[in-house]
Amino acid sequence: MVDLTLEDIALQAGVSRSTVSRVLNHQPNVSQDIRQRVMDVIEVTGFQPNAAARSLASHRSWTIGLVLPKGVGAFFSDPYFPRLTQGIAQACNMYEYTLGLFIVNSVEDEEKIYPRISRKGLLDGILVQAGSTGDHLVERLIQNEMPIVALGRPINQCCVNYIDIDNYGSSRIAVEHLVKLGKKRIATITGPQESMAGRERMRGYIEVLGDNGFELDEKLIAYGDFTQASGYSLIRDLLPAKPDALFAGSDSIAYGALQAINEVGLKVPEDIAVVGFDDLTGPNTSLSKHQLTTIHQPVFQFGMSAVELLIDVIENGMTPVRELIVNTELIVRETCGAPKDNES
Amino acid sequence: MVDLTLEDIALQAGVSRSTVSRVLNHQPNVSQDIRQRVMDVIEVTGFQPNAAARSLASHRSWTIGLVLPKGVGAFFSDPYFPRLTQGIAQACNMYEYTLGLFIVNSVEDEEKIYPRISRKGLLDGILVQAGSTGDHLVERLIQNEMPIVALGRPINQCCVNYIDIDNYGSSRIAVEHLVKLGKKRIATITGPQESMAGRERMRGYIEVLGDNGFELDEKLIAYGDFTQASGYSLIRDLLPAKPDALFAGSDSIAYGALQAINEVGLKVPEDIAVVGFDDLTGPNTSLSKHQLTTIHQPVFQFGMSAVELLIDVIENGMTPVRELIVNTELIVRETCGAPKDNES
DNA sequence: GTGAAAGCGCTAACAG
DNA sequence: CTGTTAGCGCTTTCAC
Repeated sequence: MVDLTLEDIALQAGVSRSTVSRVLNHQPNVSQDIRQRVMDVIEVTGFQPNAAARSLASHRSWTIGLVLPKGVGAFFSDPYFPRLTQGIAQACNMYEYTLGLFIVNSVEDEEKIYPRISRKGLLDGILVQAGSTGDHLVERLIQNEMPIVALGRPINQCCVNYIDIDNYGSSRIAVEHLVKLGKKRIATITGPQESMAGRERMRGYIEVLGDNGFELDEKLIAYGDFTQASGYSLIRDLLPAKPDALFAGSDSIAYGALQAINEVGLKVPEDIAVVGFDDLTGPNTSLSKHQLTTIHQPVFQFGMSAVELLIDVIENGMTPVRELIVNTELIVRETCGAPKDNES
Repeated sequence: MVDLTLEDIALQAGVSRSTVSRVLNHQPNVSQDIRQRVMDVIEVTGFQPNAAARSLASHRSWTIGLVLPKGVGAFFSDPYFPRLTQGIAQACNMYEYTLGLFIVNSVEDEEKIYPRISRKGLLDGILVQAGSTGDHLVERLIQNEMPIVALGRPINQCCVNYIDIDNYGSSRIAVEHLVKLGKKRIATITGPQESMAGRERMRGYIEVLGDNGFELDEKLIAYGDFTQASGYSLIRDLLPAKPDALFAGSDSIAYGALQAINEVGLKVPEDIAVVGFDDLTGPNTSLSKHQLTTIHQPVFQFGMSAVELLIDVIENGMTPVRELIVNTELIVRETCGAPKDNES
C-alpha cells in the first residue's frame, strides 16, 4: 500500500484538500453528495491521515498518557493495575484516543520520563496514579498546565482534578456491618498510612468504633502495606488480643490473614469474622474456600470514568477543579458470618 | 512556561535553527563550544522539541505499540502480562521510546484499532502478542510493511519476526526431571492446544514419555486452559488413573491442582509429584505452603529483549527474519520431591 | 459550501 | 562546521 496523503484523496475525489480534511473531521459545512464521494474514496483507498501531521497542525495528538510512578510498579503484581489499565484502554478505544503508558521503575526513570511526558505535541492529557511519589509528579505536571487527572486523591495537594472512591465512607460501611453483627473486638490491618486510601480506610474504622462507644485498642491495630504477605504475618500479632472480627485494608491482606487464621486452627467466621476491601476478582478469590465479604470497587469502570474526566478537562479547560467520587458497594458473602440474604 | 521552539533557542544561542537541531539529535558535526552554548540555553530554558513536528519531519515517532489482541485480555488477571508490560516499558524508557498500549477488548475494537495502529506517523513499530486472534492481526500488519515483532511464535505463520521461549525443550526438561525421579505414571494438564505454548509443552511431554518407553495413557492427559480453575477441576478427572506425578502446563494449573490434591487428602510430593511452568512470582506463590518446582521463564527480560529486537528491526529493516529464543531454567523446589541440592 | 494559501515546528539535503 | 532552504502532511483562516 503506497503512502497516500490528503492531496491524493482530494485529487481522486475531484475536490480540494480542505474539503477532504473537513470530511475527515466530521465538520458540518460539506454538501451531502461531495461528502459521500470523498468518503467513498477514503473507503476504497483505505486512507488514514498521518498522525504526526495532524497533531502538528491541530495541536491535538489524540493521545493521553497513563503515568504509574515508582512504587506503584510493585503493585503491578496484584490485579488492581491490570484491571484499571484495561478500563482506561477500553475508554481510549471508545473515544478514539491512543494510550501512552509510562511506568516509572526507578529514580533515574523519573527524571528522564518527566520531560518526555511534558513535551509538547505528544500528549493531550495525563492520568497519573496518586501515591507518595506520584503526588510529587502531579505537582510538576500541573505547573506545566497540562490537562491532568489524578487516579486517587493526592496527599497534600489541593486544586487537582482527581477521581477516587469514597475510602472513608466505604470503610465505615464495612466496619458498621461488623458492628451490626454484634462484633465487639474488631481488629484491623490497614494499608500504608502514606497513601490516602490506607489512611482514609483507617479513619473510617476509628470513627465507627468511636461512634459505637468502643475504645480503641492498639493491640487490635496493625499497619500493613496492602499485600497478602503483610496480612499473613500481621494477623499473628493481633490474634493474642482475641479479636472476634477483622477489617482488612485490602482483599490481599484479608486473604493473607485468612490463611494464617486457618493455619492456627481458628474458624472463619465463627471465631473471627473477616471483611476485606477491593473485591478484585483474581486467581485468589476464584478457588478460595472462603467467600470473602468485602467492599467492591468498580476498578474497570473507574478507569473508564477517569478517561472521560480527562477528556472533559482537555476539551473544557482545567477550571473548575473536578473531583469525582465513584460508588462502592458492600458485598456480603461468607467470611463475615452474616445470615444469607433471602434470595428470590 | 511559554512555548519555545527551536527558533527561540537558536536566537538565544546566537546560532541557526539547524545547529540547534543537530545538537538536539546528537549529531557529530558541531564544534565543541557551540554545542556547549546551545546545550546551556536548552538546559536553562527547559526546552523540549515538539514531538509531532519532529515525527512529521523525520518520519520517526519514537513510539512503539504493544498490541494485546482479544482473548489475551482475559489473561490480564494472571501476573504474566503485567510483568511483560513492565519489562517492555522499562526497555522503552531505556531507549527513549514512548510505549503505546492497545488492548483489544472486543470484536468491534479489533476493527477500529487496526487502522489506528497502522496509520502513518504514529508508531515506528509494533509488538503484538501471538495467539489465535493475534496471529490474524500479525498477518495484516505485516502486509502494511510496519516493523513488527510477535511475542511468542505465531501459529500458521512463517517469515515473521518473533521472540519466544523454547516451550518444547523446556517441557522436555521438566518431564525428564520427573522421569529421572523414577515416576512411572506422569500425568499432564496442558494449556490450550490452539496456542503454540500449549501445544509445544504438550509435545515435549509426549516425546519424553515416548523416549523413555512409556505408553501414552489418555487417562493421564487433560486439556486445560492455563488457568488455576482448570487445574483445580481437571486434576479430579486424572486422579482415578493413579498418577504419581503431574506436569502442569502452567503454574496456575499447578496451583489449582495442588489445592484439589490437598483437598482429597493426597500428599505432595509423596503421593504425587508436581512440576509447573512459568515461575511467575505472584501472590499465589509467596504464601503457598507448597514450593513449586517449575520452569522459570524470565518474563521481564523477555519484554526487554522484545523491545530491543523491535528496535533492531526498525533500524535495520525487516529482512532477514529474526527468531529469538530466550532461555528458561528448571527450578527445583519441593513439589517434585527431588532431594535437596547440596548448598554451600 | 468550497478552494487557496499560510503555517504548525521540526529535519535534512544542499551550499558555502 | 554552519546557515539557508525546502518540505513533512495536515488544519485553518480567509476569500469567494
